[in-house]
Amino acid sequence: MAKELKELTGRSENYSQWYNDLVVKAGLAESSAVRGCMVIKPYGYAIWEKMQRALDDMFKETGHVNAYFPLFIPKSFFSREADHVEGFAKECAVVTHYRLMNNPDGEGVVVDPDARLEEELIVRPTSETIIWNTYKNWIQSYRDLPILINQWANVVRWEMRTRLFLRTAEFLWQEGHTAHETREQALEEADKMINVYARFAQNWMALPVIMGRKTANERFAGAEETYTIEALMQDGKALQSGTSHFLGQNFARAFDVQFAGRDGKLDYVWATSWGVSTRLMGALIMAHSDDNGLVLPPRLAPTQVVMIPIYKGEEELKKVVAEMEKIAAGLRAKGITVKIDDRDNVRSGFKFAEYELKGFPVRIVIGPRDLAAHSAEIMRRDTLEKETVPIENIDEYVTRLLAEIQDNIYQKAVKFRDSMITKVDTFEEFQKVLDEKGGFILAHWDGTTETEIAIKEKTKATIRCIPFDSQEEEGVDMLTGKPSHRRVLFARSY
RNA sequence: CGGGAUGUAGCGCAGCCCGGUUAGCGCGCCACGUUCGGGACGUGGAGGUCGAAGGUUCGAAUCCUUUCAUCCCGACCA
Repeated sequence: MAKELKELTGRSENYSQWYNDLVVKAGLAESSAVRGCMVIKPYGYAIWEKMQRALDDMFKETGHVNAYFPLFIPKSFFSREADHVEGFAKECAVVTHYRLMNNPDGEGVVVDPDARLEEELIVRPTSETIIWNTYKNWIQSYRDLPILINQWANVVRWEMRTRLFLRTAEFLWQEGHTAHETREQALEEADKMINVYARFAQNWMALPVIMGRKTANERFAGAEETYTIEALMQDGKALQSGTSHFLGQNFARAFDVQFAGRDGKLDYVWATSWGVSTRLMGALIMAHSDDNGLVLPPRLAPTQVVMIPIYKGEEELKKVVAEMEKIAAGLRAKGITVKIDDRDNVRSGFKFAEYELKGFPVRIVIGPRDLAAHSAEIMRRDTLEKETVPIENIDEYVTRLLAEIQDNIYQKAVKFRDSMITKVDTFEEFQKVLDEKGGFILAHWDGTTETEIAIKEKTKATIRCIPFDSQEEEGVDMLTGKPSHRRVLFARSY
């Protein structure tokens, strides 16, 4: 972790360790018995469910419907699209047999050698092939288009090194797969969906992102164009948080999906695919958390308000909780999710720490003093500021506060992100910023894959994207000195 | 698949170099009591084939061999 950053965030040297501990301690997820796989615990899954619901609503608003395609893909499907197989071949789980038997030579069970599949099945790493093989049967004419389908599913990519949420062997995601009549319509769709992702990140996750195009080298296997949203984590590394691909006619050709056009001529269908995964959970954690634990944006927090009673003896507890129930009813009537923690086997200080660790946005504490004064102590998780407010109209106060927290978390992330974008003109400067500051770097690039790879090998930094909003600007490549017409966005990334 | 490390109670570890009672400690767990406005304390209790197999020895968590697993650093990647 870069020096300057340590001062900025106060975060310890080993950010990876810190991240991993936080995920486990906050009860979001843990590694499982299966190598590289993850158990998402109820609290983590509750956040994912809120993300799912919000995204799904956005997909519906843009005219998409959900469907489900098989987990297994015949091996031969993969070889249809050359780049696609190249991109995924190295990380596939392959099913070769369909039966076990008792071990004839001893204990346990073994794979029945007689149960070998004629054609191996691949556990989907992504579903383009199986879906386009299906679309072939659904599309005859331009009247069958567009097809705008999304699927919520799990996929498997046999990664060598895994990290909770950021890279696991199996992960949950959604993948949209659309089919269009014209190139323009497909391009428009790909553009529309990366914008949906950006809006989701900003409005729900309070996560500012930079939208742009991937370079040829970083493109999705089989795509003509890949759009991405790139977010910045607190350790100065970038995280690709969502992608939307314009697939051209590649998959239509590979799976022979032609349609009769308005002019009566046959043409191949134009395609897009787009997806976000449980990796967004990682983004959420790494973008907002502080040394006390998670900081969840109120719109994604499974429970927005926790109420903790202070009391001596059962009598007092009853009184306080009764008051809390009244307040909770008022909050719930406004659509706010509330939990009253009346456990008597842990002390209030323990509860305070626990809910901070879990990132509950608002905490309300009521004790005998407050009861007498008809007030409550309210703490906001993002700033840890406490305030004592009258119980009267507390629902309005909390409603306002939740909105303010959501906004504040976002503004804070924007401020941090903006402070971590550095313009650089020489390679020396580039290396220096990477090592000492991190973050995004805007620099000139000559547009060749060779230079891009050379920079990656020297610095581990990659071109995250060519931002949509980048201005034309004459310059020279910082490594080769060749002419460049715009700056691109570099960073070290997850 | 290269380089490094680690496997001892649910979790985190000590003990191993230099073999020797009944294998310890912290957290957590259970019971009771005192506590309760920022991670409580006391007393009692439960919980272990020391990763596995083999060997050396009167005796192995400790030494030797083999093996399995996990983690970290590379190559790969949303």
